[in-house]
Amino acid sequence: MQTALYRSRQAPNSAQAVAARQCNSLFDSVSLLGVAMPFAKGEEICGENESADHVYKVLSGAVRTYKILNDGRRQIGAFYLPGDVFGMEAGGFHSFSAEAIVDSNVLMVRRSALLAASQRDTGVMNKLLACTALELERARNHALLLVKTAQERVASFLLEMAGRLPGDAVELPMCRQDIADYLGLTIETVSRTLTQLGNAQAIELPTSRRIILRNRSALAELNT
Amino acid sequence: MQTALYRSRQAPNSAQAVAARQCNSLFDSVSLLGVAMPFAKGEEICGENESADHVYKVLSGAVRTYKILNDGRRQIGAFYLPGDVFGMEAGGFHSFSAEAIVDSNVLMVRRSALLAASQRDTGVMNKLLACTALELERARNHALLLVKTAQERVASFLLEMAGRLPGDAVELPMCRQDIADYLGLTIETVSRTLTQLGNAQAIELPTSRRIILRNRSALAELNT
DNA sequence: CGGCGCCTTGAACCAAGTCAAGCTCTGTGG
DNA sequence: CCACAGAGCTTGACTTGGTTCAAGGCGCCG
Repeated sequence: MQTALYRSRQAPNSAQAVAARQCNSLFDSVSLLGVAMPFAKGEEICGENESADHVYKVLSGAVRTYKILNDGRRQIGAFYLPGDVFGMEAGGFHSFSAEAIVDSNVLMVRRSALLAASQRDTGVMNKLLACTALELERARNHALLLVKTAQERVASFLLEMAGRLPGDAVELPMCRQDIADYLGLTIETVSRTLTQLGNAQAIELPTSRRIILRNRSALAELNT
Repeated sequence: MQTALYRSRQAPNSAQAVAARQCNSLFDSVSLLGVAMPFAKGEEICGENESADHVYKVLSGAVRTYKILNDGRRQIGAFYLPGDVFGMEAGGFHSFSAEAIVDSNVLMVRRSALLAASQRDTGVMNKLLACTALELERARNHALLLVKTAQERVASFLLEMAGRLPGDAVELPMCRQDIADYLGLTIETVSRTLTQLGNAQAIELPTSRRIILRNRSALAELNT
């Protein structure tokens, strides 16, 4: 809910904002079927190729989904923040593993219950569709990220996070390695690039996890 | 990891294969509402940021969707072959442009008619969801592609195409530049990599558009 | 046969990766 | 309250995979 409300500051009626709100409200109607579960920092929520019995909603904290590639590298698929729904895979198996980035609370809903509800209630089905469409949008944006230069990737990441977290000062829940694995860069390159953006007055780094966007348009220019 | 459609040859009842079939049959029930339109090679089917009035299904030929980045580079989002549905964006606007790669026939269905049908008929809605989920799966695979080495990207591309086209000898509808823009590489790197794979006996290149997979497992090893 | 796309190949260059220190927090125990 | 350890982050020097620039080859169609 937080996410949708924040996004609404910039483009309250954009298609994506609508999709995000619909999506975030997905569990409202079926939340009775769900159980809130606490996960400690680093704890696994579900594993790749496990049968996808549940769909999840972040209540507090932050979650990363990832895959380990054959050369041992880890690729992060997405970050999920409070209000976000994840685990809505196409098939019966999760295509990514999910872990809590920090201590988090996650609402777990049985997939079968959700699917059953969606067959009875068109509203739920519509939300399910909106939810999947939003994920699709994010996956496509992520793919677009990965063909850009290091500066552009980092700038896009910062703008994305700033749009999903409240305020101009972003308190990142994830470490540099997580950012690197999300952006397809090394930790060193992420670090150097943040330093460059700092030198260019585009951002300010009071601490390594806290980032203040000083010049959004400069970042946006790196974005497209 | 293989694409949904490739997998379907080997695992005809995998969840993804089911999704693919559901998706391909999306227009069966509403096809009366659609119009088949011919598009010449290179012709635009719809433009980025245009209002998304239609959803499309490839009847014959091949289609590419793409975006132009701020530095002028073109990024191809996906290739669509006969049976594939595209243009099912989240919002009311297409997020990618679409063009015919070769002379093609495309079934156009009014988005509003499809959405209306989906509200009346749960079956249509389910197919819509399957369709979007399949696109999501593809977008995620595409993102995973883009963090790999040139060899791995080209190998993945060949396996994907081999799985979506009939036979072991793949007749590619797209030129090297299209492949390069899909894989986030240059045309020179794609060319060199194909030559390497040829030297390594993994593939054979009777002509530049015709590619025979000689050693799938070697390609698959580059894949993961 | 000649012209034009399209593709391949070679050589020089560069952005990002790798390897190797060193720095900065933060929490812990003396 | 300080010393210390360890994790996480930054910085520097060197290497490299892929790009860029440039030339040449192939095949198709008039």
